[in-house]
Amino acid sequence: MLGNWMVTQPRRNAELTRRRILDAATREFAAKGLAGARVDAIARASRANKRMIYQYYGNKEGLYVAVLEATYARFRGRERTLRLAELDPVEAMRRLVLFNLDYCHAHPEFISILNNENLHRARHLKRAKSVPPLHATLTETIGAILERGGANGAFRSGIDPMRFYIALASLGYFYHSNRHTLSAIFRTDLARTATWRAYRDEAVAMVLRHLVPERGVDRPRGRGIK
Amino acid sequence: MLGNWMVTQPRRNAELTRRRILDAATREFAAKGLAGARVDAIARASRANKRMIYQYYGNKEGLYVAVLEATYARFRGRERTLRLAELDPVEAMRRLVLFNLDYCHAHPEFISILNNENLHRARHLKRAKSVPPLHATLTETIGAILERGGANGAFRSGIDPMRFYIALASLGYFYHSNRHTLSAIFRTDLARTATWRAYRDEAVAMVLRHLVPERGVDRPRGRGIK
Amino acid sequence: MLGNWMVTQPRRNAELTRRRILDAATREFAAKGLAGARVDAIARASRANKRMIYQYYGNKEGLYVAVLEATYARFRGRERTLRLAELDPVEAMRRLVLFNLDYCHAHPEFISILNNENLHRARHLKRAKSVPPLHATLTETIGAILERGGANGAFRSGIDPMRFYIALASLGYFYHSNRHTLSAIFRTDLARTATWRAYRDEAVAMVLRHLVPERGVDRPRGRGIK
Amino acid sequence: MLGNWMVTQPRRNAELTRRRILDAATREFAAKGLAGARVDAIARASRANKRMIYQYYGNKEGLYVAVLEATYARFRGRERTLRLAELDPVEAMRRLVLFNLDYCHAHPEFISILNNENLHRARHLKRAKSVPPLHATLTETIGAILERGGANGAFRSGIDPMRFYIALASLGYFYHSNRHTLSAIFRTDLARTATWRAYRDEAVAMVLRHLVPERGVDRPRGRGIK
DNA sequence: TATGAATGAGCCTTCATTCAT
DNA sequence: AATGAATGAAGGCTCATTCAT
Repeated sequence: MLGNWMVTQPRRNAELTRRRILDAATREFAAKGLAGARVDAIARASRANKRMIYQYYGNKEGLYVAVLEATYARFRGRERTLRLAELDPVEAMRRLVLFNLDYCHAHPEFISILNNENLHRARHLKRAKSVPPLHATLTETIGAILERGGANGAFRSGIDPMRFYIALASLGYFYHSNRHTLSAIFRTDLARTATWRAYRDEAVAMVLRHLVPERGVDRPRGRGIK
Repeated sequence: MLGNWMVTQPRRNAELTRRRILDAATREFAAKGLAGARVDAIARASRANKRMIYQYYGNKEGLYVAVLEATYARFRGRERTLRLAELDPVEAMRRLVLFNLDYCHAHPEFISILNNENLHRARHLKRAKSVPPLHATLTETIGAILERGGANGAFRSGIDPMRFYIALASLGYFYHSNRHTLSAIFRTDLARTATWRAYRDEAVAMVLRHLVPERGVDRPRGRGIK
Repeated sequence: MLGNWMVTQPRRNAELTRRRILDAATREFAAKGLAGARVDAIARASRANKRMIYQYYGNKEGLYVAVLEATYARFRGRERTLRLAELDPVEAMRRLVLFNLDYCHAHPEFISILNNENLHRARHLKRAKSVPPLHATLTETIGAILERGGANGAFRSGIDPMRFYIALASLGYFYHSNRHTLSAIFRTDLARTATWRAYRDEAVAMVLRHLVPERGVDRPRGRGIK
Repeated sequence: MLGNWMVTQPRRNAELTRRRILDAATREFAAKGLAGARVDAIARASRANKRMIYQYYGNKEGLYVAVLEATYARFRGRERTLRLAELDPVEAMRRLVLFNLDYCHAHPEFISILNNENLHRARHLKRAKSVPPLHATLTETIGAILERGGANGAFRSGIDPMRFYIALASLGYFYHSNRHTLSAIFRTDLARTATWRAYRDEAVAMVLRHLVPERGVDRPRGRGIK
């Protein structure tokens, strides 16, 4: 008996099971949506059993909320590593756009989960306590870069951070969220690396170009306007 | 009263019933997705009964395919009324962008249905015989405008029609497809008309600006920039 | 207008439709049983429509009863053409056995319909007014042959007509009613003509042999036995 | 009371539930056929619930196949207890015939299930992996008895085992499979014990008589017949 | 903590039958 | 006489969830 417990399952097994369930659930919800996902499938894929799921997450919807929170946390967590405040405004913007494009490319489950949540009119997102803090400083961060760029003449002034962010985000998101229908419509395969790279470059250019000051407008001309 | 009965719809009208079912189904699939939609709900909402649905559309999936086809047909049908070929390139582009933005705004079901179809990896779209012809000339149409603009100096040259169209389409699509999560994140309501109008204008500007030739590149300007 | 009605459908169309429905129903009930048969399928196969079926036969069960009656009528009708009373007893019996064997071979629907009716414990047969008269003289007919044979020394005496008829009928019926499972079990194909012929000959022999008087029993042989 | 609880069936017992479902299903399929049987009725009768049926047997057809296999297994299992090889040929045959007759009498579900399976052209039987082995030695067993009987002069020679077995089996099978229609036709009740006994004796006699060598053929007898 | 067994509600689908023309 | 449209009831099957061990 003595010392035997060390040989048996490690004590953090519970935490591990939770995690395995969450991962499997993320895949299942991303692949099938909330209504299409099967609790059985999640139990099987996570090598846990259904009772555990209910133990840890209450019910299917609770599990879905947990998946949603984790999905947002991963995304914003990565975004925060960009350290945009430390960069030159143009460089910061380029990095932000690229991050958005690349994240959508690398994380199809992010797209799927968000699409599904929008189908449900963000009902679960509103229940997710951990999400709002993640975005608390987002507008400010973007706004600060835009202002710095405006101040040093790199950007036009008067650009609204939220509107700009939405436009910026849309470019990578849509390409991937709609890649199956678009591929069918254009009779090509958007998943091909070359196709994606070309689009990505164009998207970056498009966003940055949008920030460039108008010729002879933002570059003060004598006494000011009016 | 007299002669009035001829005007009222006959109790038995196959075409009308088909149509009522299709309309109700479009709403239900848009609101709940394929898996979440209930055949019962569609029967009730269409004032038909379940048996009729199976009579006319085979099964739930067949009905979904029909909805998908009708949804695409409406969209491309409207798009074709723009008569872009007859317009000045810049004006044509502005109209195309505006159409895309406004259609997404006016037709939330278009967004939902497409999102759902992408969840299913366009499986049903590939079965929909009537869809490919709708897009047969899309790339050519865009390409022709871009070329005309390139020829008269209004646009940069070398822009790929498909990439450009995807970028263009993404701006309105994403705003609406993700309006619920974005509204939650930014603690605002993207459905407000003013918010939408402001975004819309910026999106138009962004796309058109992207087409404008580079200073000193397409139109050489003395010394050049360093 | 004049004389035109001759060109249109013949007046006996109704009778023809009834008949087409009955034939199609016989095939459907034989192939699928009462529960498995589909009114739709019968309507389609008879090139009539469902309303006609209900017009002529009341409902599915009424149609089934009609099929049952027609099936028995055909069988006994053919049997009556054998004119057994006019034949030598041995020849009459041979002919009766052969008829039973061959009818089962030629009319699989007879087997199927009867099997199905037995599944229903002859519930519909009891409702079928036209059937009892068909069998009114069956026992007497068999009994008469047996008696004639007994009298002229060709058959043993004391054979019960009903028991004998059942045994006789079983040989052809079972071979065909169970030909699919038997074919699977014996890994052969009972539908092959040669296989059937060989069985048929043996069955005839078996029945006739059964009628032959015992040696030294029915034909007293000197002083008694042993 | 003490220790008694170990003996009572546990509330959760998969094997028992499986068995209860199978038994109830056998009764239902025998009474109504595959198409007429109701999964609901089986669930109710087995004191299980529908979900369990699908858990254990996949679907209605899977359950039906299981019933079919169990039905054949019971029959052949009993048959194998006859130990025919150890008996005198005549006695062995008598026992085999009696067994067949009595089994059909005692197991109406055997008849019904087989009839139904033949309606489906043995489609499910072919799927039933466990059935072919049950019959692997059937022909050989019968053949061996016939040969032994031929060798010691008790039987005619040249009798084909399969044909003989089919004829033998038909006698009991048909009487019971068609007892409802036959009872109606002959206006008697074949279920009455006396009626059955009398038939049974005659059937045994018929089969055994068929095996007896011909007079003056197998055992040459002076002048011969003309 | 972990798990196989069990369940009731509900979903998609089908069917026999009737209505309106 | 004939037909396409319509319907309510029910059947097979699935799912999220809970029970008993």
